[in-house]
Amino acid sequence: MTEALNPAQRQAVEHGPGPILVIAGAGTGKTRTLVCRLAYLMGRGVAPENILLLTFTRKAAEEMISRATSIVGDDTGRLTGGTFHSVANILLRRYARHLGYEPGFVISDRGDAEGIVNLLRSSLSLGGHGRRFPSRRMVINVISRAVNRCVPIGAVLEEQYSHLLEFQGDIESLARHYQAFKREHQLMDYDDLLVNFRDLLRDHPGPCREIRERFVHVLVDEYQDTNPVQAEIVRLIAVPGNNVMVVGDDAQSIYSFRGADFRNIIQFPDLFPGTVVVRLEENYRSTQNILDLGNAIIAHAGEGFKKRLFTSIGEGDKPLLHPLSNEAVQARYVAGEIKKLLDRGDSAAEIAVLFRSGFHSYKLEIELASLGIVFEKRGGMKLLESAHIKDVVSYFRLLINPHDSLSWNRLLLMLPKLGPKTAAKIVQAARDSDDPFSALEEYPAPASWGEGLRELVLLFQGIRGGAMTPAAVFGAVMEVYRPRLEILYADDYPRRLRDLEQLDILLGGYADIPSFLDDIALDPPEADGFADGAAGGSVILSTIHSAKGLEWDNVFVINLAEGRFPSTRSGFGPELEEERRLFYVAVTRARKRVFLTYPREVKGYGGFDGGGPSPFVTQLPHDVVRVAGLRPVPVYGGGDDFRVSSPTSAGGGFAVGDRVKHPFFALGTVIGKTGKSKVVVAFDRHGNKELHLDYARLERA
DNA sequence: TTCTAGCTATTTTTT
DNA sequence: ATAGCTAGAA
Repeated sequence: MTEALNPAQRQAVEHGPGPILVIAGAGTGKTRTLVCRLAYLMGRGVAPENILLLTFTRKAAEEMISRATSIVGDDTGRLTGGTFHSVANILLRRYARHLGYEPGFVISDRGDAEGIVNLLRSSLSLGGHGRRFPSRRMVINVISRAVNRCVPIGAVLEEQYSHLLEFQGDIESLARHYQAFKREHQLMDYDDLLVNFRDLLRDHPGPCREIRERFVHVLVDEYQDTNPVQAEIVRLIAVPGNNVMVVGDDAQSIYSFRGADFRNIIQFPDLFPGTVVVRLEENYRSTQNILDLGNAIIAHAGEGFKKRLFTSIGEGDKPLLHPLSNEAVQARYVAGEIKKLLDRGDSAAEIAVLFRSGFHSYKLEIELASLGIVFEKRGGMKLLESAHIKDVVSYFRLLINPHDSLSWNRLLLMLPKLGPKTAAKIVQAARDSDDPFSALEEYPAPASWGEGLRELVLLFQGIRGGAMTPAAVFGAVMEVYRPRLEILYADDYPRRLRDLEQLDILLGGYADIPSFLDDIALDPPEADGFADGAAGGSVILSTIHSAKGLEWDNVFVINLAEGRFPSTRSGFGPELEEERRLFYVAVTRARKRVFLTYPREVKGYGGFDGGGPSPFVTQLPHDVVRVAGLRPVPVYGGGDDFRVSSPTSAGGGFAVGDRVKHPFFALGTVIGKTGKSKVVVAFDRHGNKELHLDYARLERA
């Protein structure tokens, strides 16, 4: 074994038969442990095809398998690894018929789901009569949550969406029709992949036996982010031999919004009696100062496995907290610091900027670009969410599944003079026919859009039959689509054309269309050029969710401001706790340096949207961060933001000797005045600071 | 039935 | 700021 292990890791790696739960704090060598476990099993003669490795991303699985392979030798291949969804996809293709599906079913994404709900809503004429019907997005969220949590829709509404309770009947009916629509059109959404996989194992003894015989050893990474359906899948596969290892950290559970329940990991020993629990607490990633910050963040959390990370790496630099006056200044500051790091010789690949939501980095992206710093953005908008990509993908989907009404609808609506009503009629005709292509050919069309329809039919006649490579199909499709693109998106079609060129390159790597379609649904490429570290390392801008499991020397966490992080959309209690864990995940990505920033004011859609330090920041003990110089920068926008200026600054101010309270610096005494609205305060635990009363939220204590 | 101009609510996070 | 939606014109 080439990778060194500590005793706890070794215990996990060399565990014999039976269930084992590994509680692995951030940076404690979780991946190394899993890799060695794989290698250990293979070294003990377990055939790779008898191992199933379930991970959070496909990339993680590939990396672990290749590292394990390099330890054991060339015993590669046959090991099955990937996300729950991708493994479910593979097995469901094989056993589809047991569930009443064809093996050629198509995976539908969120956009499809919204399209279906739209169609159904109008065909069921819901929302037409008076009341404001919940948005399709909401409807999808409710349905998905009910499925993933294995609870009825009514329960989800009561628990999370009580304001939609009056629509319960309509949503339930919509949900039933949605299920029926997917079956009729050979579609499976993300939830179906899991649920159908679970049903296959639970209700179909033949396939279940084969799958169990195949996967004698099951390993699951990031178990804290599994939902009840996934937990059931693991149980159903692993239960006869109980050779199951799950690894995770309840403190890093950040996916409850898609049904994950961190209690899964806490209850694992109950599910598998005799579970051996191993805790990994020695951190090999971060300096002690960073861990102190992480421990301080998570100290406020309620239930969970108690653990305290420690390291022998050394103290390192203290995390820096830098308040900035607004987002533009924040962006300039962060870009400037990144420049300094780069000039100093740090590798771009060792710098990451993390934030709560995709759009939080817009200003920074502009700033970095103007400094000529190359970056790669993770999370946020995906390539296939853009309209032009969906357009092109629709052609491909119809080749595989000619009954895909959604795609027909999409293509037909691109034709001028052809609107939703006509499209619906044509789609109906296509659906009722055994051969939708010839149904279209025969459809009585008026001159206005008949030409467009004929063109479409002609195109499909050319590319049908499955003899062409995906790249060749793309070429033929573009002949027809390109003129349409130029009309449809007259203002910015060159940009979209560039995306399509990227798609063309991507397609070059595929031998067949079905695997291309599966991949764009299950492993979607990112929006901006989907470079995958192309430049041999660039600065990473990422949502915290997408940064899970990764690490860098230097980590910036920006927009730690009220109203941004925690997001205003998140509520109290458990939701707030999850936001806190998110903050924990963010800072524990860092090896050497952490920079925390927040703008004192944030502009939202209309006026001001919040700003000032996040409660997570103000709750930190004073000694875990170093606060950067508090020199106020002029406020832009000015105006009537009552949250930024303290009530006292308007009414005359403070006198020397007053006891005051600051949201971050806590208690102090005013020891001097240096201007008409500036005071010097001696803080009990932070020393002297000069504060501008227009900006600092200072209160009388 | 389609198109368009103006209105509105909207902004987590992802397989 | 923007996309998605509604109401009214063509």
